Amino acid sequence: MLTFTEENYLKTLLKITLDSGNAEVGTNELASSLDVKPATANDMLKKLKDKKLVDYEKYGKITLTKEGRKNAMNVIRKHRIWETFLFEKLEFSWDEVHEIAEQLEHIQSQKLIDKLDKFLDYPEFDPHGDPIPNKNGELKVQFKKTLAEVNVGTSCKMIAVKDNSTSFLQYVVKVGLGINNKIAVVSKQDYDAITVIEINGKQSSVSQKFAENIFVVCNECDIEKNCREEHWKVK
Amino acid sequence: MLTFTEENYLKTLLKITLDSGNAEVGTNELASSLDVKPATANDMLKKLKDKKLVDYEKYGKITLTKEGRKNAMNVIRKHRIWETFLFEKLEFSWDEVHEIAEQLEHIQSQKLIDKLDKFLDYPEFDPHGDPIPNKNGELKVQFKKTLAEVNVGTSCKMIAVKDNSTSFLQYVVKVGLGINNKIAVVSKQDYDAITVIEINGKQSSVSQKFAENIFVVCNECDIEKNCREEHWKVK
DNA sequence: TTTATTTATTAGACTAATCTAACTTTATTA
DNA sequence: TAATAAAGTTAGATTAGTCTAATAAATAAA
Ligand SMILES: [Mn+2]
Ligand SMILES: [Mn+2]
Ligand SMILES: [Mn+2]
Ligand SMILES: [Mn+2]
Repeated sequence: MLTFTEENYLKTLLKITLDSGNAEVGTNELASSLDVKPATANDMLKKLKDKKLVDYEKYGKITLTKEGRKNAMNVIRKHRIWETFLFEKLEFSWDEVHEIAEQLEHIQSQKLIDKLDKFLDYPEFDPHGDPIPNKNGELKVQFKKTLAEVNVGTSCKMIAVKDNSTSFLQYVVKVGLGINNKIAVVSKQDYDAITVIEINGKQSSVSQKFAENIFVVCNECDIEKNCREEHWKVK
Repeated sequence: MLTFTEENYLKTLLKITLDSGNAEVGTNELASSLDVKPATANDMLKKLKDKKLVDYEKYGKITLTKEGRKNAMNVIRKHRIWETFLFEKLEFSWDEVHEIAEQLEHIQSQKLIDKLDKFLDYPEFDPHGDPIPNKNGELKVQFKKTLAEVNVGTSCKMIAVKDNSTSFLQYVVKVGLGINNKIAVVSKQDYDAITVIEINGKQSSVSQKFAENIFVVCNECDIEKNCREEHWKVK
């Protein structure tokens, strides 16, 4: 049985690799992600290595073992199922669910997650548009791009957010954006990439930083249909 | 903010006083309830005293302060609300909910419990018939007796269980008993107090020990009506 | 009212998770 | 390539929570 802390280390390792696409992680990167000092992370890495949850040699890069990845994926699965429960059933807003799910993800009971999954009718995405891993730890990954990459004069559909912070999520709502919204990219400044977008007939200006944190699908599929289904890849 | 462990000490102190009716608790009693050694409990008591959560002098008895009691009651409230959720919404059986609620009761979010309470339509009792404390830490206590105290030839209604262990709860179900069932006490052996009871026309024999763990209301109120409402006392 | 038993406390040690400060290795850059 | 910077490791200390073994106080029994 893993401790709360061990689960957080494994989850964070997996999140870093999923977000960056790079399977190798460094001590400092891990430590700063977990908000601990590198010395602390180093100690824990030795323990996780002993337990065969990470592959790791002194001064080398860190990778999850099959077992470590399985555990990490399970924590992410629980996190996203709980977020969905809080959002769908208890009517929390999408900027409130993450903090509570950080605690709930560590509750130990396979049966609880199975029943919750059923209660929610087997959701595929959490409130932020992130896919929910299945019981075997498989994660469906959509082909997606950021709003910053969308060509001027074309349209796209928002499917997820990259930044999960409360402040960003509240700002997204303020701009009038949400999951599944159609976004038209009206114009973009050459100088600072400030972009004018249109949602439901209402125009807004957003920064480069903002646009890079909105995930969308576009063009190559018909955005009027729900094109999610067709753009999968099992990772 | 209290730690997981501190919350468990406070909760256990309150449970001992509520179950025994006696406001004073000893170190050994507390320790055995928590499944730790007396030395461990003693250390924690010093810490809880420093935090003004218990009143305690060396070699004296332990009592909760107002603040300590408030915290303890809140943990019990969360425990019972979660048990109700697991039972009502996720269809867990009443012998499965306690173990999971032992973990869930430590999730820190007032808003979560408020929303859960609303989602369950403000339940008054958990699946074991125990009353759920309100937000102010007030607990309604029913006048009740155990099945062992019911006179032969009279009837009563089961309202709760004393023992919450899986084995007892499963046995209660096997005997055909459940909350709100009407029980007729048919006969009782002088020698060992083995009691014959009748539920829905079916007779069973139960031991003294069993009968002492079933809480009932009877006689003085009409058991055909739901007499719960009328038998309250705010503790 | 002594003695024995139970109850409670202290001293000293251990593990998990964290830190700071010093040191070593690897990577970058002049 | 040699110097500098960045990344990673080790040593030693701290806190929370736990234990065992020894000791002290309170209670019950003889
Ligand atoms: Mn989250
Ligand atoms: Mn999420
Ligand atoms: Mn319970
Ligand atoms: Mn209960």
